[in-house]
Amino acid sequence: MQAEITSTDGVNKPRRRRMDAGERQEEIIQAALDLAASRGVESVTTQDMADALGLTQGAIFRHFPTKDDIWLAAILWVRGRLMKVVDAAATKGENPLDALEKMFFAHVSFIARHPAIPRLVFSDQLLRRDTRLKLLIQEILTGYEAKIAGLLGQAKAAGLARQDLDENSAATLFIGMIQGLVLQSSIFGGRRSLQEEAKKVFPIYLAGIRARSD
Amino acid sequence: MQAEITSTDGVNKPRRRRMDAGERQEEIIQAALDLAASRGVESVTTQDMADALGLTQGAIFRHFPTKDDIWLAAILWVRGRLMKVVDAAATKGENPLDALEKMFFAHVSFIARHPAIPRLVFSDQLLRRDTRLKLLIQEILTGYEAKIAGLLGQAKAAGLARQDLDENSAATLFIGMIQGLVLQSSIFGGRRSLQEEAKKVFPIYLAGIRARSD
DNA sequence: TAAGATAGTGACTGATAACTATCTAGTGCC
DNA sequence: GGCACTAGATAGTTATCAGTCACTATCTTA
Repeated sequence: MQAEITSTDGVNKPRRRRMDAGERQEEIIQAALDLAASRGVESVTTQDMADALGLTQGAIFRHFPTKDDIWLAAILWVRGRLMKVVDAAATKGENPLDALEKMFFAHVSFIARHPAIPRLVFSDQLLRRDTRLKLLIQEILTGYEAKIAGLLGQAKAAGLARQDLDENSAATLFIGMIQGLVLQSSIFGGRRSLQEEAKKVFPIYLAGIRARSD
Repeated sequence: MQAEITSTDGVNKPRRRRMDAGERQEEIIQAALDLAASRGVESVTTQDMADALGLTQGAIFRHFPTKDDIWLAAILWVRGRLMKVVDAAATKGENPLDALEKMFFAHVSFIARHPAIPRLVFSDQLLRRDTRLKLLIQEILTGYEAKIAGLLGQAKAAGLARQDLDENSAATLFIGMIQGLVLQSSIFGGRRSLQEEAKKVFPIYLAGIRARSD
């Protein structure tokens, strides 16, 4: 009968701590995001998640029917946090253009704090495998873009933005700019700071948006 | 001698055609790019490549020591083609800013014709696994950015661009804009055409760059 | 036309992944 | 204090993939 039980390896987690299922799900999501941040989404296995929490691999599947459901839950979690941060930043703006700028930097710094996010969005293997993930991200992007376009519309109305501006395209560029910056900082790793680049690039965007008079 | 030769399956490759190693390498690269375009980089197996060429899986490894070497060769191939297309477009510009615009659209349409490219660049699993790939892409981006920054410098000198423009940041934004557009069109699939969005977004960039006087 | 070089074959290996059947043991409730 | 519930453990199964290797078929050249 499996003689040496606990003598296996140094992992001295006495664990056995039975957790509430809801808490565990939250823990699993966080572990998945942490691992994805440091190693990339695709290389994270359910075994890795289990190790990070001191569980066995099979236990993960008691909380999520499928691995992709973990990623889905993770994206939902991220959306909730991101939207909160970004909305909070926007309300601090003194005018629509200022709100836009505050949103931009809030977004960038949020992503800098959560490096797993771009990896989730850029991982087309994942999005291709599970349509739900792709649809969710489309929905998030669409909603976000509408929010930006709305602010740009207000900016136009207030005479802060060029009157001939296509606000939907400007919103696309706003998001694309973030995505491009993130991608480059991920390719250049430590050699380029996301936030530094963002600070230098945003004024150029602003100059493209802003009414000439000012 | 292998009785039923061509009766295997619909793939009516004349089989048994012994090819020159150089030709085969080129074919393997093309097959890899084609497959990556339609199914995503990570899901392409050496078996898939072999099937596409009517070879056995083992034969692939006669031409490349490792699968990642195939991707490396593919990126080198892409760089060669992209640089040719982009340089050709640039020389047609009447002034630095016009050259920039022509490069932009040449780049976008090149990517639209070769959907495997963004998948290679966005696949951080691949870049993380093989440092050579990451370094190569860094080098390509750096060189490309320098080229853009050079044009922007000329534009400033000619009074076409704002004098206070940071041309390096503007070059970063130029590339980031393309990457963002490509990413969005890949997420939205058919629902957003890369080229359409590019056409609407570039003027905003241009307005951010251009000297106010004009 | 014989011999050497090499593209390609086919069967195999070892690693690693997701997922599962079955058993064990805390936990809260009566 | 016993019982139902369920988190977790253990030990699988199945599948897939990159890479290997001994051998064979085909091409080239002397």
